[in-house]
Amino acid sequence: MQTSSARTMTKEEHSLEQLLAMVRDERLELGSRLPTERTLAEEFGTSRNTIRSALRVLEARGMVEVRPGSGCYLRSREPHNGLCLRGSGNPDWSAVLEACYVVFPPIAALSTERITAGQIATLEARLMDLSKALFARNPDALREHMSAFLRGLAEGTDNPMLAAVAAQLCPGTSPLHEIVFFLQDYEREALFGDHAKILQAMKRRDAQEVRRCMEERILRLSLLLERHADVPPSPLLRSERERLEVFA
Amino acid sequence: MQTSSARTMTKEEHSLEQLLAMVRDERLELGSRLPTERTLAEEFGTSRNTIRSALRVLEARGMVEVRPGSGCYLRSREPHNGLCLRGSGNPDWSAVLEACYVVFPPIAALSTERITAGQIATLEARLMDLSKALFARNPDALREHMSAFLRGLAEGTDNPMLAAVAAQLCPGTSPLHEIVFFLQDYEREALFGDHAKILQAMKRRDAQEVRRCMEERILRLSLLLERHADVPPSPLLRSERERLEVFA
DNA sequence: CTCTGTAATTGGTATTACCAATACTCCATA
DNA sequence: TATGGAGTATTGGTAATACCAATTACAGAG
Repeated sequence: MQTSSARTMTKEEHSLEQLLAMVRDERLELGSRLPTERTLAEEFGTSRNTIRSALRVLEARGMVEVRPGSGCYLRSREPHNGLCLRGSGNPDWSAVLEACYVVFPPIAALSTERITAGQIATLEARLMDLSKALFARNPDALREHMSAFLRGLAEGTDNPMLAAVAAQLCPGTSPLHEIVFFLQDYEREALFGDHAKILQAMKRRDAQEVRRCMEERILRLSLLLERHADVPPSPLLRSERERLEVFA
Repeated sequence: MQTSSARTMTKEEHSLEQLLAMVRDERLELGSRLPTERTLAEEFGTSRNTIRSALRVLEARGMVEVRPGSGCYLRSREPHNGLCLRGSGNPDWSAVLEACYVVFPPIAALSTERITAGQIATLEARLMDLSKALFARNPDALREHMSAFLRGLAEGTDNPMLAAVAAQLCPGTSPLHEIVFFLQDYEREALFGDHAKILQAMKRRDAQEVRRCMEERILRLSLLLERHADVPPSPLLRSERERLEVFA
């Protein structure tokens, strides 16, 4: 047992909590801009340094995106245990997709055998949100709800380690929110359909079909990212695309 | 090769990379103190503000611990998320093993197709260390070298995301180093043999065999942990054990 | 040797200033 | 009216400095 309780919270931790409260406040829409660092410093009664450090933590968790000269934007209300953050260069989206292709299908298959009816209902709600964001061309909401769908799916395994792995691979930022504007209608339909098929197969407890649909979903995502965002597929994804004949 | 990526790295990101390099440098022992913020600022040719913000990111990743008035201490070379370090309860080793069973076999299979000869040579050295620790009944060395073996194997995929996932599942502590004292000689042989077989199959570039051996290895680990450390197998592992007839 | 109090070290915070990237305004022009 | 571009205001990025509080190191007293 450590000392814990007696320790007073530093101003930065206090600022971080206030920022978290602000982030979780539903009145602030995803993608909207937070107050400026100078404003936050004044509001919280602290200095800009302190605010900046606190923002770094939120940024590291993928909850906000800080853009020089522009401002600080809300990206997610939940932390994404991402390795996809500043430093070590930009994330290699090719590698992220490939990693998803390796780990998500088996996770989804296992989840199919264990997920509860209540969790499935939650996933259906996520799917509706996802669909809405997709057709409303809201990139931030799309990323948020797509991540939530995948995390909820992984939580169906009832294995916190697998849920953590899935959360780690659901990046706080991705080129996906850029391409949502450029997608054709049939591409939107296909993307939504992939998720819907996964959910349908889960309700039938068809683990093998879930695995197949998840593979297809990731391959299609790779295809769309290649087409609209110049993200090349890894050799594995390229060959798998041909093997499973995922084109449209 | 993403969208332009012409964006210049900020000084803070550059500092973060240098700190990461420092953290990963094996010469710096776990628990030791890093240079002071002022020293780092001077070394990296930047200001204390910048260093502090970078340290915040490392702290958020759980890689360093910053103690007021004392200094900054190295806690982990790999980033880990919240689920791994909740101090209230020990990790659920059942769940950890199950997660390993889900993600390691496909990772190992992919690694088999990409790992370089040099990396294989490194793995052989790790295997020798592992064997030595196993038969010398040195639990700390065993844990360290077994983790290193698995991480090195995952790095063979040439995919940093998968390497990170693997690192996340190689815990710093496990019941394994307790049971090394109680293992029978034939159990030691079997455990070593599983790793050796994986490595042999990788050298033959036999991905399917590598996958099978990895599954067998994890099932055997589960068996030994159940036998000597009262770690029950998850339903999945129990059924898989019977299906693949892993007993000894 | 232990204890103790002082001084040095180190992280926490505030303030100020300036730079660079971005966003905005507004007027000249087609 | 629409458009485009120059100039300005805003915003994050960085630096430098000073001071505070917690911790540590050390010298001197017992």
